[in-house]
Formats: sequence, structure tokens, C-alpha cells
Amino acid sequence: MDRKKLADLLLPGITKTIEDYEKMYPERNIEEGAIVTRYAPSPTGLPHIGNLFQTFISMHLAKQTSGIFYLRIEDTDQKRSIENGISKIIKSLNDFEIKFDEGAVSEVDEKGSYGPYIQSNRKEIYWAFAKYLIENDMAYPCFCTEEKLDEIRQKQEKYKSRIGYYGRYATCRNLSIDEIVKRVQNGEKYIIRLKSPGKFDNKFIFNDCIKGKMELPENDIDIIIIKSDGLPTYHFAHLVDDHLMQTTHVIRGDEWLSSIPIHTQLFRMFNFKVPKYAHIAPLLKDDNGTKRKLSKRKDPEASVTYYHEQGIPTEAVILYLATVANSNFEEWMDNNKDKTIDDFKLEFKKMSTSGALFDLEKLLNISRNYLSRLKACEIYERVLNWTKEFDLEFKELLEKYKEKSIAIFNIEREQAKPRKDYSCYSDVKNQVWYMYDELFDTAEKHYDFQKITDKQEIKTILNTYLSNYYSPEDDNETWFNKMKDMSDHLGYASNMKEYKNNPENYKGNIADISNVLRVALTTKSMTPDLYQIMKILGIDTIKKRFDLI
RNA sequence: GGCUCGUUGGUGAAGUGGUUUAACACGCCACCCUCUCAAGGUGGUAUUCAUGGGUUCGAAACCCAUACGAGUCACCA
Repeated sequence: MDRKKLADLLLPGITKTIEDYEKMYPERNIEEGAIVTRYAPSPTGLPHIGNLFQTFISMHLAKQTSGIFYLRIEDTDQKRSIENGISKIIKSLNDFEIKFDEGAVSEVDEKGSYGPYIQSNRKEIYWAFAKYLIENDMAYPCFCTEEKLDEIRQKQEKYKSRIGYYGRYATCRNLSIDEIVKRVQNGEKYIIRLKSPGKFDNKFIFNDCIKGKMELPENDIDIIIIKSDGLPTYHFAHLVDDHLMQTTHVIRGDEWLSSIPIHTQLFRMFNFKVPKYAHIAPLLKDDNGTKRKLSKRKDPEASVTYYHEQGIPTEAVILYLATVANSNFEEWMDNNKDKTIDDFKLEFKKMSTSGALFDLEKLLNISRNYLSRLKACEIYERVLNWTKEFDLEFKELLEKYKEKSIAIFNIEREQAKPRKDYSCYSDVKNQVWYMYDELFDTAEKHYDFQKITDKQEIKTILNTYLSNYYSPEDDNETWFNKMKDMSDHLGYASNMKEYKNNPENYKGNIADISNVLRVALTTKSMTPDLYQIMKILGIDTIKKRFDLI
């Protein structure tokens, strides 16, 4: 029997050849320098923030070079797949404006002419490629059982050799064709291994787009390319898919870096052009002084649903990830206020070679800035949307008092340097609850009076203000002048400088008076502009709240 | 254990041999601003770039060693 027939015996029923597949997928019509890249998750769960980071980078690079960003589903480990995994992945990325030019669009549909994009539908393609290797004596069947492999491993550990199926440990490597045929006909189970031509002592230079030049040993391990379930391993699928789909840049987590010897070897054995690789360092978390990879199980902020629940705008998350990707992004954004993130030129060279600590505080700061630049009505829509899922009580108030709510959100907003009160939608209620009678009346109140705490004096101030000074029609300036007048009248300094020079001449100052009004109305000593708050609350509410003191 | 990568402040980092007495941003602290807070303004916040050697007139940057950290070594991706 010759090798061609042997290949047929091992991987039966395959009619197409590599050449056939090459012809099926025409060369991509893209410009010089365009990046074709992909996100290739296994559908085992929702993406985490690290996946989002990676997809943001990939999509952005593809866009800025007029390239292609596609979604390929790596479901070759069928045990771990979850139900509707594909749709869930697509949806949660869509929330962050991560969109694909081609690839899977649901469990059953896809778009683009380089598919199928779901690996479990590509079995015969992988087999055709594996057959080619067998025919050319570059792959062979391995009959070793799990126990046998265990035995080899133990022996290697005992003699402190490198672990793996290679060299003299690769016992199935030199089986004769006759013997293979015999064992196959006996019904023995087998998998297909690569006959690695590499030598561990040979080094080669690899140039990563992010990590730069490094020296790596050749791969000499006869890795498995087709598993006993007939599906390919990651390494082999990567070769076949990224070749046929004409990926120019493989952008992925740096846990793959050590597989580079295998991957480049595979491409060379087929005489295929090796794609460029960019290995992204992971997002890290400080865990009692040591840094470790952000983990979905241990860290709530690692999961993308966290941002949804907290009401952190997805735009802010992306802005933060952009600054982590290229730290000059923030400065660029500051200097290019008229441009959007899409105009920013992301560079591999500026990406960190070691992982960055994930800084939630910084993210919230970015979020605060982002929200401060939105219009009051936009804030209203977004907060309302968020409450629909997470705070029905507040949702009803927002709907009932739409105009008023927008007015509240507009306090100190339309100015050159707007207030930055909210870092996320879930913050909003805590900041403005006292503006709604329903919430104020039922709240347990802790009045935060500061300097003036004497009940009688407080009452005097409130009554004097209401009967002699307050008028709902006053504009800001009039309102403030009246505050000054009242301060003078009651023996408090209306001029802060004056007060600082001669504090002993006064009972206090205008700030103390303002504090009394502020706290009586809101219970809080720190709020936005008091004039505007009073304007929105209205005379009736003001009276009612003063009466409570 | 083998292989590989990394180590600049509380954080993200800029920086690839000489206006660096280390940019910028977040955080923190102080002060300022005709109401508080926020914002804004001003200033402070690494005598020093993991440690030890070396190269050089000159090093955070180049070389070597050590320490520490990370990744990987599956019929998982």
C-alpha cells in the first residue's frame, strides 16, 4: 500500500484536495497594508473584559487600515460549548459597538465568502489538509492510549527530560505502513500526529508585532492535529483557517506565545505564508500585592455584564481600554476634541509588552468625564433605560417627572466645565434623590448641619428667609444679593474676605447661612448650585421642607 | 524543572546614550476662587528607573549576572 491509499484509509471519504480549497477562496481584494484579522473564541461563555480589549484592538486596526475583522467560532472542544454561545458572544460585543465584517452571525447563519466560519462545520477541510500531510510523510497515526502517554510522561519526569511526544518517545512515529494497516483493520483507535521536522536545539528568530524580536527553539514535538473525535486541535485549525481565510495578523492573548514554534512550523510545512502575530499582554489585577490575570470567577469587574449592571457607559469602557492599549490616546483625545475614537491611529508598537493593572478608578474617572459632556436629555434617556432593568422605583419617578428630571440633570451642565457628579447610571439616584418629594418624604433624614446647629437659630434663619427675602421669580443675581442682605441683617458676614480678616465681628458668614438652607432642603451639605435646586423644587416644597425642621 | 517574556511613582505610563534636576494622565495632599460640594487654578507628590557589576566623558536607556513576577509545557482553546 502506498501513502496515498494509507491517507485514504485513515481519513476516508475526502474528495477535495488542498488545491481545490485554494481555488474556492479567491484572494482578498484589499489594499496594501490592510489588516485582516479575527476574533476566534470558543463558545464556552460570555466574553470577559480581556476579550473585549482584544476585539477592540483587532477591530480598530482592521478599520483604520480598511481591512477585515471577522468572527470565527472555535468549537472543536464540543464538551465545553454552551447553549446559544455564539449569539451571546455576538450580542455582548455588539453592546460595546464591536461589530464584525464577516463570519458567524448566529448559531446557524453567517456572512462572508470565506466560510464556513464555525469550525465544527469545517471537518472535511481539516481532513483534506491532514491527508496531504500523511501522503507526504509529514503526519502519521498514533495508537498510543492515554495510559501509554501517561507512562511516557512519568518516565520523562523521572529522568528530567522535556515532557512531550517527540524523538525516541514518539513510538508510533516509525510504524511501517503494513503495521498501521493491520492495526487499523484490527479496529484500534488512533489520532493523527504531526511528524515534526524540528530540532529543539535549533533556534530561530521570531518577530512579534508587540513584543518584538525573540529567539525561540524549534518545535520537535509531534503534536496531535486530528483528535479521536475527528476534529482538529487548535493548532491545526489555526493553520488551515487562517490560511484559507487569508488572515494577515493573528492578534491574540500572549498565553499563545509559547505555541509560536508549532504554528510557524505548521505554516512552513505547507509552504504557506506565515501570518504576522501580535500577542497582547493580559489585563492584570492586584491581589494582595501580587499581580495576576483578571479572572472572571474572582473579579466581578472582569465580566462585561458588570458594566451593564453598574450602568457604566459602554463608551467609557472602550475609551478606557483604548488608553490601556495606547497610552497616548488620552492626550490625543484631549487635543482632538472634534474627532472620535475612530480617528485615532492605534499602533502595535505602543502597546505594553507586559500586562497592565486594570484600574477601575481610572475607568470611572473617564466615565465621569464622558457623562459630563452629554446633554441632560441624553442622560435622562440613558438613566431611564438603565432603571428599567435595575431600579423600577426610580424609573417611575423619571417617567412621571420627565421635564423636571431633565432640569435636574441640567444643573451646572451647560457650561464650559460641567459638573462631574455621576460616574455611572447607578450613581444618579444617590445624587439627586432629594429632588423628588416621593423619595425625600420617605427617606430617613440625617441633617448634616455644619457650623450652625442651634435649632432656634436655624428656625430664625429659615423663617426670616422665607418671609422677608425669598421670591420664586428672582434671577440668580437677585437671589444671591438677597442672601447677602440677609446675612448682614442677621449678623453674619456677607463678604468672605471681610469675614476672614475679622471673624470676631460676626456670628458667622454667608456660607454658614447657605449651609442652613441647603441642608434644610436636601439634608446634605454638599450639593450642586443651591439657586437652581430651589428653582426646581418650587415654593411649596421649600415651605414644606422648612417646616420639617 | 525546561523554554520564553517582563520589572520606571500608589496606578497607567512617556522615555531607546547627553536641555530628564524622569513628560502626561488618574489618585493623593496643600492653598486659591463674592454660598457648600464638584469643576477650575496654583503648587507638592520617583534625589531616581528591581539589585549588583561592567561599557562610556556621560545610562533609566547598551552588556553580563542575580532576584522577583508572568506565560507555557493536554485528544482545552
